[in-house]
Amino acid sequence: MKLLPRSFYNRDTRLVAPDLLGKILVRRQGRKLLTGRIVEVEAYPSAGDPASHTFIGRTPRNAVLFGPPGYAYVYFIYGNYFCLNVSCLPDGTAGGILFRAVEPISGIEEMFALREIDKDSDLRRLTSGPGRMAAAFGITRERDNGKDLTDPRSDICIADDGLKPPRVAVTKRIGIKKAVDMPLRFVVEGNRFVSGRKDLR
DNA sequence: GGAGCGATGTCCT
DNA sequence: GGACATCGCTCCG
Repeated sequence: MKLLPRSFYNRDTRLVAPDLLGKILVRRQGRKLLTGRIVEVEAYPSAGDPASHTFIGRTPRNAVLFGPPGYAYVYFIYGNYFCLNVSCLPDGTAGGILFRAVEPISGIEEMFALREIDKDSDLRRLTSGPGRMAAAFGITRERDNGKDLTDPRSDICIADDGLKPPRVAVTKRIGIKKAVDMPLRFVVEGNRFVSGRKDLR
């Protein structure tokens, strides 16, 4: 397995997003390795996109997205949940990708524990949705915001195991109130771990 | 299976 | 003071 290099992220979000599908989110949690295959992402290009957190300009919260590519942007939403993004485009240019769902591969017992739900609960709901996925991987703003996802010493990173890019479907983004019609959500077509309604899987 | 809705903390105006 | 890139629960069919 190879780590994705910084150059991978130093591109337009619309190009990075579909290329992230099929890659592997890796988390070192104590002595355990939590991994999952990425099956759903959304692009937030910033320029011309009112739904992007960076659309209003640089603030303390969104600073990571204005920095160099390949860094984790974690934000807190609705008083309960964290969401994981990766910065794209060169230093000084904002843009990012929201990770919305992965298919769990390893460390599944630990994921259930981190989410504080019963091991007998539905596996499909373990990591389908940005809030669920972040919780399952123990991702918080305090712990992970600003981490380099291309550094092998980080306890969170994105790897490529050489699996061929899967069949990709493009849809509108989910859960936003602005720019609702832009086709910037990318999913592995037919994968059961993709979030949302059946017709969007 | 799906629409509707409340809970909840942080950021920014 | 309002908005919010969510989730899980309740209802309804």
